[in-house]
Parts: sequence; C-alpha cells; structure tokens
Amino acid sequence: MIGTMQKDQPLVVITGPTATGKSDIGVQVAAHVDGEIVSADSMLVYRGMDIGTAKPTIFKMGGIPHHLIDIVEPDQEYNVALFQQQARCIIKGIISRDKIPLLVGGTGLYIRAVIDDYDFSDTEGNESYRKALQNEAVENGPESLHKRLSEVDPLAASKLHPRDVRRVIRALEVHQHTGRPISSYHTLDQPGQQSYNLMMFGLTMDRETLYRRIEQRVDLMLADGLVEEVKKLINMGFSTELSSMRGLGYKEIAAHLTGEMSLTQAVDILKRNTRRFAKRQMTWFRRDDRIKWFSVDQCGGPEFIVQEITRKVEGVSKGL
RNA sequence: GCCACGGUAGCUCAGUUGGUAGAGCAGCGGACUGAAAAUCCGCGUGUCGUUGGUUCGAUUCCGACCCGUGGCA
Repeated sequence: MIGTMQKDQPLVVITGPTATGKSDIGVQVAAHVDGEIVSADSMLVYRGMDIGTAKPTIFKMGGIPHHLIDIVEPDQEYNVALFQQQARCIIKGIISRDKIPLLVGGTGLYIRAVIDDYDFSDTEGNESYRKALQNEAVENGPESLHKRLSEVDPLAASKLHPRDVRRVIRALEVHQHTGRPISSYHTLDQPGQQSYNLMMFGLTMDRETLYRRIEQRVDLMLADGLVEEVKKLINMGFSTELSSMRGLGYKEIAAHLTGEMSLTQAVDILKRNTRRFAKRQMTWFRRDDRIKWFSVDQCGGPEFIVQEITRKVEGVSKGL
C-alpha cells in the first residue's frame, strides 16, 4: 500500500522537440523552486559526446545538480529499462532531500517509462537471439518474422507492421525469454499509477522558426568542432554501428569522414534529419494531454515561461 | 533593340497528337512499452507566367505582353 502522502510528491516534467530551449528553462525553474534536474535524453548519457548532443556545459548548468548525464561510455549498452530504474531511484533521492525533481528532456519514451507504469521486469534483451532473428529477416524477408510472431502473439502481431523488424524482433524476444506474449505486459500497465503529483510542461514553437533554429544550431555545432569530436570518437575505436554513434550528428559526420559524402552534403542531411526528428517528437508529445504547452515564440519569451512554470510548481508544493 | 531557349508542386524537372497534370527531393500526418536522436506506416500539397483569340472545351494551338537565361548588336 502506497500512502497518500507519497502521492503528493511533485515531479515536474519539461519536454518538447529539440532546440526549443528546454535545458535553459529547466535550469532557471530549478533555481527558483530549489530543484534538481534529471535529464531525460537518450544521447546525453554518453561520455565524450558533447557537441553533437548539445550537452549543457557546467556553466549552463548554473550550479544546479544534473543527473543521468555522462553515465556510460559510447560503446556501453543503454536503454529505457535502465533509464527507468535509474531515474526513479534518483527522483526518490531528490524528494528525500526535500528538493523538487525536474525531468527535463526530449526522449518521449524515457519520460513515459518513468511516469507511467511500463513494466520491463524479466524481459531483458538477448543479443545473440536478436542477431539470429536479424539474419533471418535478411534471408527470408521481414514478413517471415511477423508470421512467426502472429503464431505466438497474435495481438502484438496485429498491432505491428510486418516491416517494423525492430519491434517484431523485440516481441519475439520477449516471448522466447518469458514464454509470455509481449502484449500481456502491455495490458498490465495502468497509466497514472505512479505515486507522483505530476506536472508536465511542453515547449513548442512555430514550425518554421523551429526549423530555422535547428539549422542555426547545427551550424554552431560545426563551428564548435563537431567534426573533430566525431573524428576523436572514431579514433578511440568507437564503431559507427554503435547506437550512440548512430545518433544525429554522429552518423552524418561519420559518413563524411569515411568518404561517403562531402561535408556540405553531410551537414544538409544532418539538418534535414534533425528537422524530421523534431517533427517525430511533436507527434509523440502531442497525444499526451497531460502536457501544458508553452509556445516559446509567442508566450512572452523564455523568462515568462520560467515564471509561469515556477508559479505553478510553487503552488503545488505549498499544497503539500 | 533583335534572335534563341525557358516560365508546370516549396525546389529540380517530366507530360498532355486539345478533355484542368506526375516523378525525385523537400514537406505534412501517424504509430511507438528493454536500440527511441532508433524503427516503421501513410499522404501530391498546383490559378500549368499574364492576357486576348480559335474551340463544345486551352495548361497544351495562335497573338500580344511580363519575367528569367544565353547569344547578337
């Protein structure tokens, strides 16, 4: 039994597509409400990947404690399940120190895994089984895997497109490992059961303005030495096949460095890929109606948004 | 000023022997439960430069004009 006291513990989420200024606003709100920041970003976890991930510098952090940044090497495996466990643990710690946790970042799945009851227990991945299935997909076509899935887990199969190999493999993997269909884990989830008093804020922006900012930010990354950073990571022996190295900025620049394309071309593709990423983020967040949205280019600027969020967070924490 | 070529989707262009048009890229929408900055699905978004004429009907044919590029003066 979880007591009602615990249910009132505040958890602030600040999210939105890339390049909208989440980090800055997060730091300022944290300064006002005596909070700490838990990064919810699948790329900031990697050490040595700073420029391409727009990782906040010590200066930018403004003395506010930041968690879950620089916690693994680029060739270490990292995933939602780890993030869920670590983030929840850290949030508990922050609350126990009478501070306010702010989950700040743009990785929608990671945020949801923390705030909703996603169940990853006993369903860890199996690398060799994944590889075997991958080979099978290449040899017999992706549809063959989907057919197999529909035999053991028709519900999951009906929800997945036959060519979405990655998800089909994951579903097969869970069945192989647990003997249970992955869909049985999903139906167990009951969103909203987490014991937080949740406050979710989203930063958005006019699409054209956002795209212009993305392009400017990529140019800035280049000026800051993105090419050198990628070169260094490759020289350290990090394969371009690693999921860390397949992040935005890394895969495109690596393609240039291996001679596949000119730098200009790589940069254009990087900008395009980042625009598409921002669009996918919007699609993900849009359907979450718990998010209160602020339009950065219309709501009186970042200062006003910081004020608004601060006011709301203070209101809730005083109600404790 | 004259000659030539061009003006069709946001961009590059195709096409219609006259029946209001289609590719690539860009873009837009969606899915998402241990790779998620990943993975996957769907969608042409258009005064066919303007304006007259011929025609049942013009983006297509004819004339004029406007704009662009190249050449000649």
